Amino acid sequence: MPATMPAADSNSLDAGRTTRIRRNLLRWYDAHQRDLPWRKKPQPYTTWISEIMLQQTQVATVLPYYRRFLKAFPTVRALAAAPSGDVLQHWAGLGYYSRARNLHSAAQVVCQAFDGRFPDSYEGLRGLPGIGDYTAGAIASICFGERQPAVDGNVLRVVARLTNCDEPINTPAGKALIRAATVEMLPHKRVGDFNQALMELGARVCRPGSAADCDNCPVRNQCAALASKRVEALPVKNRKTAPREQDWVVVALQHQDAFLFRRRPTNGLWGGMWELPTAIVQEGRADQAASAFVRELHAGRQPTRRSTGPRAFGSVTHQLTHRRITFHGFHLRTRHRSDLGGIAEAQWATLDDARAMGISTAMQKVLDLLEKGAGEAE
DNA sequence: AATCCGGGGGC
DNA sequence: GCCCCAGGATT
Repeated sequence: MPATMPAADSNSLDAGRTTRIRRNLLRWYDAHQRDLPWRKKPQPYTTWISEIMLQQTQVATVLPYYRRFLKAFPTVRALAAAPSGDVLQHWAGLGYYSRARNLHSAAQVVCQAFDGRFPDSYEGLRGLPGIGDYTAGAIASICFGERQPAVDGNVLRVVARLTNCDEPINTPAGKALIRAATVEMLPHKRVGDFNQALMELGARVCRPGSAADCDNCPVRNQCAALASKRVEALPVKNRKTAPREQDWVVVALQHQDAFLFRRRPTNGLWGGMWELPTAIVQEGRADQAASAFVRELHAGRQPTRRSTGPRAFGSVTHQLTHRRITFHGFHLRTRHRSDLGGIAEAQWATLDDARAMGISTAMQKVLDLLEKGAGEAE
């Protein structure tokens, strides 16, 4: 091997290697790309919706939401004009609900400040709420051909392997390294296709760990990790913190066939979604916490003398990324609907109505349990 | 730099 | 159970 031949396990990207990566990847993308609705004719609005939905969410999960959402809000003006509750309702079940709030407010910015036209540059897009480095790069490259990278989780893994990057990718330093390497790879034409090809490769070929399918990889001959047999070991990640355990009390306050629901605060966990009133159990027993919480819901009024106090109807656990929550359910009947105390946004609704109002997956589990338990107890 | 924010798929 | 996913905002 001549001394000038670049070593395959080097993480330097010489001109010849980038040329081959660009050519092989684009050719593979032309032959193997999936038929996805947002790819048919990329418009800023539809590309934007798809990119926001695809944040931390897999393609198969997004598809039905994407169709429903565009049917309900066909244009950015329709989205901007819609009530926030409608937007959130169409997001229910998809998770990360701040995405829906930012989507709505960004639509209003586009309509009011830019007369309904999206900014046509990375920098302009980057200033909209909910649009970060990745999404701005994706829209700018796909819709406007601007030479910007779109570094998502797939690209982090693909490029870390191509370059044999030992830096942890879940740190600012590691991300910056990968981003710089990705910029060097970007072609000057078909940038949007190249960005999508990198992501598509990560999703379908250059998969995590031992799921990598190197035999069918279009850039296997340009991959430094494969040459040094480190594909499974890359990318490197810093370990994450252990999830917290929490107990929550959830109170089903019933009058006739309706239950008291309230809207959660707009920021934080399940922001803006409806719920049966909940409270975190700080210490001690859930039933004591439930009694205290019921008194609080009644805003200091004395419970009816003959009321029997809250009755436990069971518990369900819900696993989130950083938390494991056990809901302890308590059921209570009240004689008067005026008993809803100091709750800002509250509403009496049947369980079926509530399911249509926009509730989290966790709250759906609670309602399921309540319906099942109610049949047994009565 | 670390944490928070959901939910589902795959193994 | 674990890891991952077309990330962004906040501290």
